[in-house]
Amino acid sequence: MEQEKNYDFSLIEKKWQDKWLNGNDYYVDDMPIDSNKNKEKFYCLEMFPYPSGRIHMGHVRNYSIGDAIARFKGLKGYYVLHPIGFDSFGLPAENAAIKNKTNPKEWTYKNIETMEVQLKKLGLSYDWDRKIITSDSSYYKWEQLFFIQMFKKGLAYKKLSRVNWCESCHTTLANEQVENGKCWRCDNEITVKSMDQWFLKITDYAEELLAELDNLDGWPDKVKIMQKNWIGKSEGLSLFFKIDTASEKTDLELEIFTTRPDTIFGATYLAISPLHTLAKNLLKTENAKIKTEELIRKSLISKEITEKEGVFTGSYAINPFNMKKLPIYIANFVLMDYGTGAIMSVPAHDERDFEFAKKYNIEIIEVVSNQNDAAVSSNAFNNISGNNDYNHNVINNNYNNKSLNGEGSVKLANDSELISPFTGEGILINSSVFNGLISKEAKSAISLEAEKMGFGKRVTNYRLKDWGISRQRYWGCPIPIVYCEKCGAVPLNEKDLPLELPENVVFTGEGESPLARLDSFIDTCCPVCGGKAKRETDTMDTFVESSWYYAKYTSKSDNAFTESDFTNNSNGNSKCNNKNKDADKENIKFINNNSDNNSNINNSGSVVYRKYSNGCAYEINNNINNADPAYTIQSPFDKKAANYWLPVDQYIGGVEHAVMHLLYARFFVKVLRDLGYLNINEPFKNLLTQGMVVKNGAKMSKSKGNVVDPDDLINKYGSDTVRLFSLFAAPPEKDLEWNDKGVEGSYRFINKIYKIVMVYEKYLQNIEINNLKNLIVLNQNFFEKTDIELKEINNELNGIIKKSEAEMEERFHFNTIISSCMELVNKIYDYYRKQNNINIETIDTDDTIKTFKIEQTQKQKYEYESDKYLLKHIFNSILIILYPFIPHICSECFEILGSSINIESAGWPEIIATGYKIEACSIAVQINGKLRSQITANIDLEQQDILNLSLEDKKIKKYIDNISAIKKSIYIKNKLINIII
RNA sequence: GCGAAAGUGGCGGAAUUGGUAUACGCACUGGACUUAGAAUCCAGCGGAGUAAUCCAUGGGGGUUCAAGUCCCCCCUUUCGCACCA
Repeated sequence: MEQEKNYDFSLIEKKWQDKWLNGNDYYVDDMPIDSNKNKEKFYCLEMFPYPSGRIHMGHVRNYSIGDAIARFKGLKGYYVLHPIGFDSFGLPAENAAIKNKTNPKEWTYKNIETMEVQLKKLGLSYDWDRKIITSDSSYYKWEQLFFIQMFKKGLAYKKLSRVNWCESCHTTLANEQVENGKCWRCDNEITVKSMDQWFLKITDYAEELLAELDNLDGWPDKVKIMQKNWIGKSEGLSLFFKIDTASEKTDLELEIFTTRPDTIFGATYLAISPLHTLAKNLLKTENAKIKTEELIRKSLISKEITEKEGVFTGSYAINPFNMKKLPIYIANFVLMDYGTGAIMSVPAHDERDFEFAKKYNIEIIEVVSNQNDAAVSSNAFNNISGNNDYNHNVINNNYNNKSLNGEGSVKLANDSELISPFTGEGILINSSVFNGLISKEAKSAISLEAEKMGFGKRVTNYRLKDWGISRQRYWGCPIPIVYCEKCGAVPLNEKDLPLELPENVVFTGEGESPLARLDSFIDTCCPVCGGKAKRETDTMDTFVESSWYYAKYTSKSDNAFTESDFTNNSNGNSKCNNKNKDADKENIKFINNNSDNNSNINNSGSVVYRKYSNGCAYEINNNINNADPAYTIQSPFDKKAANYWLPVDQYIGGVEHAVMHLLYARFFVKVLRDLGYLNINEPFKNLLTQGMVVKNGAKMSKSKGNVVDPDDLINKYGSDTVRLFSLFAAPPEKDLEWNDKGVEGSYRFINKIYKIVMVYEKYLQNIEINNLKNLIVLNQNFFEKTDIELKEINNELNGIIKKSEAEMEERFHFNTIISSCMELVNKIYDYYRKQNNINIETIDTDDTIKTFKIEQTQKQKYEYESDKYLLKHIFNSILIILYPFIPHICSECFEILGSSINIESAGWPEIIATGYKIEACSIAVQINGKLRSQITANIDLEQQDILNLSLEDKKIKKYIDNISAIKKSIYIKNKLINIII
């Protein structure tokens, strides 16, 4: 019953949603036509949802932000693309299927249906015609096409490697998907497993991915820093050490990587990873062998190290700079998958080396002196590096003469002297001819020397690893590869795509993916030789789908690709036929290649060789445009449309994707560019990362029992209220603390707007203000007699219009816009009260909506017609400003007040000058910087006048009895005066 | 350990360029209306103090006529990376 006194949101919201959807109000063309041609484009995108069942508060927040921006841009006259879809492959579907003994597809598509209804109830301005469901074969066939093309370019490859394994999800994970040694999805402990896996060669793009970060001005620094760290570029020196085993001299060499070549003379041992290929060869004692086995075993199960451990191999390496014999250790802290898996250890200048050396009692030699220690180093520095040009010949000669027994002058740091290593840069000591150089110079001098002498080379290393995309699960995009006994791993013919995911599978929840047991799927024939072959049964990581969906949105339909183009959709039945002709058309030619080199891919030329374990290698022509002439190159998007809309102008989503999705998508855009599909370098021009929605300080989750279901709130208060609160309670980048009482506050505010609009409905209905500006131009004195209080309100409105526009374009602090609107609405209420000497109240009646009493009192109000014009302008403006946040109620109120156009086409409010001048202002009076009083003064007075006025003030008089005591005063015009005594 | 962000009433937060700290909202207190409650409306609301006044933007210094804002040191919290050589 109480609800009756409030506005009927369900009626109003339904009305507008129907209008928007039935009228295709948010439909956009691939390429703008007619009047839209003159508009500037704006592509607004929120990260699409995984259809987990129902939408949650995080979605509501994300989409409310996106919708606010999209609608604002529409008001500003942009041609706005605002699409939505579903990222529908993934594990939860499969887990649900196992639990319910159904097919994941059923579960997923049912969820999509539910969520679509929910999203529509929120009144979001999506072009639903562009909806993408990534588990539709019409979507993922393109992904398979990309995969094949990447494979042909060597950007997709299969490799036996140690990968992250999640036993609970029963699949492998990419490095980006491991958080603190745990699975990003289920929090299960990750183990290491050796498996044959498909990788995408993101490392080929490491340098570009890093360099382009500098151009992403519209991205938060936080995300850029995270990506930069993740890519982890470091420049250093690769050095080759000859191995000198105890008994015999060998030709074996050990390659190490260091970023501190300047400390080479301080190296006292080498350390290699237990998983290093040479590890076992170097072992000389039984004891070492046993210990090494243990280290290997430990490194195989986990990457976590609790304590540094190692064992001396019994072998030595020769430091090529001073011929010093260095013991080689196997050490658990040396990572196999970074650099070369071997390091030179300089305990005096590295924390880890130091800790290890202390534990195993290894010599420590200081070779870099802290620059503050000037007494020792300044002389040497002056002597040797008087000029910065490193003179090769001179130094080289010196070095040859001195190097063999440089130890004469070496200072050993014994235990008592050195408590901790000095890891900074400084001046070289104990380093033969390099003594006196500062670290920076020494790095390049020593590197150059190593290169010149042929025992080293400068290299750049990245922490970024190739993206492992194989998943041993069913509900994902099938990898379009078959394994032929003769030909090895062969991609499907492009025109046989899609390779559909079979639906006749059984879920047991045990062991491997159902695909791996489905013979009708596995058994097939080779697209090259027509012989027997087996399909790849791994599916792709779901992050592949989300790496390019934003590009697919730009075209409503596929580009010139129809079902009739498919021949022999090879799903399931595997009658082998002769497909050799197809192979020729694909320009794939097989060659015999018995070289052992099976991992290097030549990216510079157009021809790539790969060899598989069965000895069958083939040559691939990279020119993808050179396929079957009857079969034109296909694309999921119209290149023109893609290039028109992309990049995404504003992307909005959770910060948790900073190094997963957001890095993969950047990589994919570069690949698609290089494959000829797109001509952009970066997918997302501006990025807004929103915070989480939390309750009682914790992330909402079923296990914590603090989940708030948006649906309940929408039913209770309407979606405008829910949207408003999620934008008002915090700025978007911060976490949002959910507060049920706060939601009521937002509801109250919307009711307040509605009530005051109803009050003025009859009064303003027939006032048409669409050409208010013209009226003013024609009649300069239009507002001359207008109520001064209305002019005051308008003056404040002008400030809000300006401020809101700036916020909507840059900072997105919607909360501040909303609060100024609240203030203004409160002012209108005050105005009403003053004018009518009465409060706005409701009459108890069964009529629901229009029951607000309008009481005109004694004085005849609104004497002048211009009052109405100005008041209506104020109302319309505030409704337009709020429209991006609460579109239903604003549309409704705009309509109630009467207009020949609807709110969407009204445009962003204009600033109307009424000739209003603020006459007086309040000025703060400080004495010695402390606030002592406030005075009211005419505007724009000069300092002396303000000072005089201040001195007349009662409170100020108390402090200043004698004018001569004033030393000086500082005046900030119309704001503040500070009197110094 | 490294890197980043942040710390303002009981709470969410405002103060974009150094210029009246605590806007707006929530909660709370009192009042009006009501048989009563809900809703609505009005008023109050950083702390101490009867008051004058004093103290308050994590703590301590500094620059300045003036610091939440700038500089230095420290503390705490959150996030990211974590033996990356």
